[in-house]
Amino acid sequence: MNNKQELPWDNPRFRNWVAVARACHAVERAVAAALIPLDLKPAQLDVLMNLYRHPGMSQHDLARKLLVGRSNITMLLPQMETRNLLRRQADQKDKRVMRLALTNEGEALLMKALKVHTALIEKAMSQSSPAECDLIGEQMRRVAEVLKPD
Amino acid sequence: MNNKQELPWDNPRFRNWVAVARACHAVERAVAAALIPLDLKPAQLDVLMNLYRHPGMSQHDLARKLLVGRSNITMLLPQMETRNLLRRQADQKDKRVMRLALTNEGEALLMKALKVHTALIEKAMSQSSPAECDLIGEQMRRVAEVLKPD
DNA sequence: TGTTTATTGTTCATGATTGAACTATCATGT
DNA sequence: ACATGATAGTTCAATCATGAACAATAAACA
Repeated sequence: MNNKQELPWDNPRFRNWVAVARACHAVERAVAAALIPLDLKPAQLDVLMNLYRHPGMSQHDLARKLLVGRSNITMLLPQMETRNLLRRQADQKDKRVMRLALTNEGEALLMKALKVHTALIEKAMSQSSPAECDLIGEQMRRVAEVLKPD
Repeated sequence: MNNKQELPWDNPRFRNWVAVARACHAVERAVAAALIPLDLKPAQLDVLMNLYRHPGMSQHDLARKLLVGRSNITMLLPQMETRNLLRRQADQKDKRVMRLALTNEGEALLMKALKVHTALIEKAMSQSSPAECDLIGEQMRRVAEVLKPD
């Protein structure tokens, strides 16, 4: 058995992926820090964004969109409902599902948060030309696609 | 005040970054799943990789490399030491620091884990040409650099 | 030397996320 | 109608990372 396998650090794809992971980590930290003044956590911003685009969503749909468990949503929403950022309304046709929608207050906070968030992403990607940026996005969508049916 | 600010979903940089974040998430999940047969968690693999490359590291240095808190390392190491994957040895010159090193067993497990991990990254990035892959890595290193002094 | 100041690692309380078990409701098929 | 199975949401225990407070040690400096 050959012990001298190629080590990952000599592998270009591996090294470049490490850079991707590091960049992701850095952005996540920066976003979390930037949202503190709004008393908002990244997970909560994700909720607001999805409810803005898809009002009337169920908790189950929201969980799938956010790639988290259903129980996570259950734990997340009450605080936001108490803060009057969103409404939870029982569906009349199917009494199991809760229809979710932003309040005016929630939408206003979302707009503020989006400004902060977008500015940060703009700053992070400012080094890339539009073409480079699109290429990155395209490749990353393929990565997610390749790993999808796992 | 103009309420009609450009929404992030129309912003190319924003959309492309979302793809990056999703891809990262997908890879993390896939790596975690692939490591289960080895009874190894991603954070533990990170430890093994760093100790392989920098034997004699202190816990503080390790924490900085992994971008986690020192307490995290403290919580992480005992299990791995019990499993005989690494040694913790008090430095003679500075009695505060613990010098870390892999055992033979730890190195053997690392090699197995690296095969799995590398294969997965290769699969994920297989869609990209070497040139595209390098471009992505280069851009991502810039992203991390831009957000560094936060 | 003796006194601050910094640094290393640990402990602990906290918050986030998960998956399994559970309840209530709906859908399917006979 | 009734039994069976599927689905939405909740609860709960377990896992994990974090940051603040702390003890031990080292470094800086009067």
